[in-house]
Amino acid sequence: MSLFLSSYENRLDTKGRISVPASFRASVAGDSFMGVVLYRSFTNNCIEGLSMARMEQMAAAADKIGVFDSELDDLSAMLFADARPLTFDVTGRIVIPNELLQHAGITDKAVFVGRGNSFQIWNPDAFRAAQEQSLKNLRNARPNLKIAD
Amino acid sequence: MSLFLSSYENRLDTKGRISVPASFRASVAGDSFMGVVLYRSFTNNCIEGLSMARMEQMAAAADKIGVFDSELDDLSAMLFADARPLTFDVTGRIVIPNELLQHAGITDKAVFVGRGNSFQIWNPDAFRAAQEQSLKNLRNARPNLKIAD
DNA sequence: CCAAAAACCATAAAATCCCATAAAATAATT
DNA sequence: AATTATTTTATGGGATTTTATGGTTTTTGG
Repeated sequence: MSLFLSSYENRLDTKGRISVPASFRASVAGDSFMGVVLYRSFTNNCIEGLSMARMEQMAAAADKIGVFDSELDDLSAMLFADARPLTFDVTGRIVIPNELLQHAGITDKAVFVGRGNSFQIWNPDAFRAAQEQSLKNLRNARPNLKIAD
Repeated sequence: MSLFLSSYENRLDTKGRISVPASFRASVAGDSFMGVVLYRSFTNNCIEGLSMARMEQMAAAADKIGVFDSELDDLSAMLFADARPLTFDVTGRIVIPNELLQHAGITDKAVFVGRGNSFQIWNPDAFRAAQEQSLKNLRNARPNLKIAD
């Protein structure tokens, strides 16, 4: 299970199809489920994405902790209920459900953003803004860290 | 995973390809990913380089700490989103994406600079200037340290 | 029967592969 | 030590493949 790295801006066609970046597809290649799992981010106005393999890891992790941690129970309830498995078509595209698009404010373009073991899908403008904010946060938290613009 | 050592100045061809120094290639040989990961330096006008193995270590570390460390979240967000996995061609070349070249001010020549577990790629002139500056800083910070010209 | 979804086909641009060559480094042989 | 032979690099250009994107047709489920 290789990492999701880098960012790719792709466009949605009239039917709502969008190409998953080839390198992201490669990250789940060899997996039994040829696609990805998407759900609405709890923390940002964006879509979270995972491989099915990772989803299974999370299920296993939730099992270990047990049903008596109510906070985690809420979390995993939300997660698994909201998660949508989407298979690639022959050319590597998916159709992102409307609820997810709305949550992220995506219309005609979207950025796939690598996050290591997961990825996100953003409205391009919103993503740039969020990156700016991350930079500011970092500068604030670590004033001695020089960050080139 | 052997170290990245020494410096090598190579040229970009008309297609933007540049040879990764053979000794750097040897550092990642035997790794499953035959290539390197590059991203824009936060601290300098240069490109940072790592092996994929190192990148995977970072992803594993981010996993352990969990989702609720916001500073690490910002940092890894920046890093994974910017990181570009680049595989070697048969002769050991890569093509460095434009954003990275621009950030480092590289046009036709570049220096690969060993940094142990990582490396950097610089515009040759900028690198020499930065070296000069480092020297000055050292002299300033440690006036007792005599360094012959 | 109709709308929505899935499968199918097509194409331009970009990325990658493949072959060739010159320069440099290493090894081998006087 | 000097010279020659062999291998490894760095670099160049053309050919091929992949990728993102668009449109059309077929299938499916309500």
